Formats: sequence, structure tokens, C-alpha cells
Amino acid sequence: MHSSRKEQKKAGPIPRADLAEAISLENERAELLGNVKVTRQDWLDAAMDIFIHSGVGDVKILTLSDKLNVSRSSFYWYFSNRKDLLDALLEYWEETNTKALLRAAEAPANSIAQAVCNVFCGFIDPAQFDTKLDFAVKDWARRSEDVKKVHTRSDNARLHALQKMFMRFDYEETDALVRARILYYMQLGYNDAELNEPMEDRLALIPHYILGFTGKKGDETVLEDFREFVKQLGIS
Amino acid sequence: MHSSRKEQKKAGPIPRADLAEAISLENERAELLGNVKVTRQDWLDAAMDIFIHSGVGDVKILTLSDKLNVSRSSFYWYFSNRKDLLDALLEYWEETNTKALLRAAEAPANSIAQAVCNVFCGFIDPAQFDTKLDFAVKDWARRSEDVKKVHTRSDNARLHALQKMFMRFDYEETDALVRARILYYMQLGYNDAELNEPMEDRLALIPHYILGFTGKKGDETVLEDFREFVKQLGIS
DNA sequence: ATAGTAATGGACATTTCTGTCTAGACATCT
DNA sequence: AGATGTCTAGACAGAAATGTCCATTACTAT
Repeated sequence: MHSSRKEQKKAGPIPRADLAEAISLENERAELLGNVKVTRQDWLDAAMDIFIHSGVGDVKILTLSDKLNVSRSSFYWYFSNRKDLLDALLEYWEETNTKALLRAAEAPANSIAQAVCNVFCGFIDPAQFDTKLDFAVKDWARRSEDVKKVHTRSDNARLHALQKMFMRFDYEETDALVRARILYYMQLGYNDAELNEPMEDRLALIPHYILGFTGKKGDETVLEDFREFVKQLGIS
Repeated sequence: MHSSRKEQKKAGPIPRADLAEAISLENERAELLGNVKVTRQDWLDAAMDIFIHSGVGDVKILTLSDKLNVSRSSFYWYFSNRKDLLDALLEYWEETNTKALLRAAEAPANSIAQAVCNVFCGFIDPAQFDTKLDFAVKDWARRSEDVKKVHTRSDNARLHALQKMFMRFDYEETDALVRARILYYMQLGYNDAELNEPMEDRLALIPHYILGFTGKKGDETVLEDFREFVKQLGIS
């Protein structure tokens, strides 16, 4: 049996190229035909922008139509009503953020330190995981039972994947659960706080985080992988 | 010099009785005189309830007046406008939640394990710290620059107090900073997630959390203190 | 060119919320 | 008893948002 290319999984952070397909959301800006001024996607993009920066409550059709320089009533060509639009936002969130975290938790690694670094990378890369979107959904879940159900399901899946990650490196089940929670909630909270630390400072803290999360001192090679990934992203 | 009663600080969680004064918010329900149907405090309570469960956007005067069975216009007797009411909510948050955390971080302790337990207690006790209120404010901060400033100031004060707590037990400055963040963000995230674990399960996990947060195994006496505190609260 | 299709814009009806102004109700002071 | 101060209700004005209906536009296929 030949070893197929697909199964050659290299340990470490997931490179950008491998993600291109996974998170596509057709974005072709073809010249619009006929009387068309905006597409359904334009409405979605505009809505997502408001949703992320101001919350569900501010996703208003009038605001969007103003933003798109288009009549408010033409919204109803693309969506049956406001709820229809919001449902699309929630679905997009599930398909991107949650999937990205599961990918990061399941990515191959040679040590627990490397595995934790993979998770860091998943959280840090805006192309994979959007923190603001995540909190916008969390907040929405607070006031809608329907959304809360969807959100809780994702949260459980994420935590479970992280717990299994620790168990892959021989952490006992309960210990793995606790460490999964510490890692997950800390990362979310940190990102949300927007401390805006320079990347240099951030990198310097990584060994401390590794120690805190895993209870073990991480090896140097892992740090190099992480440094490389960050450089590739071009985040300051 | 006699040792005054006030300075006899006992290590461990802060007992309920000591808090009575600190978080009072005049709540006397004296028979209302004259044509009075509700007080300013009633408006504040109703507003806080909506704020916590549905966010700022839903704090609406009409909704509140309906809830209080009172005319909407009489709102303007107590407050000059909607903003006036919201400012009061924000001020209350600063005076309760942030102060409670600072108290917990600064409470006397015989070991880092006990100190971390004190923080657990501060977070867990609804009479001291209201998680939902905290997240409602955080969310509000996301869409208002003014609120964001206030929120960031509190967040920094909290993290700084926790960092100093670790440093009291000889953690190196950077390590203390990282552990403060891990502890703080994890606790917030955990509470917000509302996992609703039975207290028995929760207690069983405490030693694991202690290990995760401090890097050291906690002594048994600390766990007993915590168990006692929880029993006193009567949380399931 | 002409009929059809896909989207758009404007008018209309309704709801929800904010804020103002004024008259009335109730206790207390003089 | 009458005046005063404190709160409340209702009427009015107006802004902001949702959703419906229908005429119009601009391109497409025949």
C-alpha cells in the first residue's frame, strides 16, 4: 500500500494554505449584472460587521441599507425577514470558529507543549478564529434560548476536543478536563480583553503559559514553531 | 498598645457578616407615603434586572414602567433621561464587583493555595460578585467608548491585585502576571458558561484547579475551609 | 422589439420607544 | 381650610424600526 500524500500529517501549527478551502465563503466580486446593485453576500457582510462590533441588537435593516446605499425594501428580496438574516450569521459562526478550534485541538503534535501551541495558533490567527464574533454570539445566546442551545453545543464540543488532546498525552481524565477548561476559558478571556501587547512581549510570556497550562516546562523547538507561525501571520 | 478587634485578620475566605455594610444599597421598603407608588430604587432594580438578563439595549423606559405598573412619564421625575439611569447602573457595578475581587485578592492567607481559594470564594458568592452583571458591562463596553474606559480601568486593577497576590507568595513577577491572567480569565469564563455542575463534582475538581493555577499541590486544610464556605452559602 | 426575469425604490401602515407638558392626587405645613 | 411640595397619569409630538404592495428599471432570451 502506497502512503498517500493526504495522510502525511506533519506535527505543528496548521499552515495557512491548508485552510483556504475550509473557510471559503464565496466572495467573488463579479461585475453585477442587470439592475443588481448588491448581492445577498453584501447584506451578510454588512450584517456581520455590525453584529461583531455592536451586537445583534444593532443589526437593523435600515442601518444596513444605508451602509450599502440601497433601498431598505430590497432587503426583502434576499431574506424573508430579519430573523432569516440572523440565522445565517449564526450558521456561519458554527462553520468557522468552532471548526477551527476542533482542527487546532486535533492537529498532530509531538508533545503536549506543541499541542498547546497549536491551540494558541488556532486562537491567534484571525483567518481561523474570530474572537469578536465568538463573543457576539455568546452575548446573543444570553438573551435567546434558541441561540443558547446552539452555543452550548459548540462549547461542549470544543472543551471535549481539548480534554481529549490532554488525554492523548497521558493526562488523567479529570486532570485533562480541568486543564482543558483552564486553557479554553483563559484563551477566550485573554483575546476578548484586547490587551494589545506587542508581539515581542507576548512571545516572551509563552513559556510561562506553557508551564501554567501543562504543568511542564516546554521544549525550545516548540517555541520556534510558534515564532515562525506568528511571523507568517504578520501580526504586530 | 491594645490589639484592636478590627486588626485581628483571620486567614481564609471572607465571612458573610463582614460584607453586610460594604455592599448595602438602601433597600428599606418603608410604606410609601402620599401618592408615591415606586421609588428611584425600584426603577434601578427593574433596570438592573433587564440589564443583566438582556443587555443595555433592552433597558427601555416603557418596559420598566410596565414592569412596575406605573406610568412611563413618571420615570422622568427620578431621572433626567435614559443615560442618567444607565450611568447609575455602571457606577453600581464598579462599587460591587470590582471591589469584591480586590477584597478577595487581598484577603490574608497562609499559603498560595488558600489565597487562590479566597479568590474562588469571591467569585462564587453571588452576594459579592455577580457574573452576569460583569458580562453585561463587558458587552456594553464593546459598543460604548465611555463605558470601555471605565471597564478597562477595573480590569487592570483586578489583574494587578491578583498578580500582587501571587507575588506575596514569592512567585517571580512575570510568572505572577501570567498566573494572575490564567486565574482571572478562567474564573470569569467558567462562571459565564453556567455549566451547572453539582457542587459535589465541583468540590472534587478543586484540588486539580489549585494544582493548575499554582503549580503546587494544595494542603488539605484549605479544601476544608472552602467546603465550609460553600456550605454556608447554601449553593447547590 | 418584445416579453420575461431579477432586483430596486417609494409609498403606506404599524409598532415601539423617547421625551415634554399639564392637570390631578395625596400628604403635610401653616 | 388653603397653600405647598412631591409624585403620577394621560395627551401630544416625533423619531426609528419592521414589514407589505406595487410600479419601475435594467438586463436577458427569443
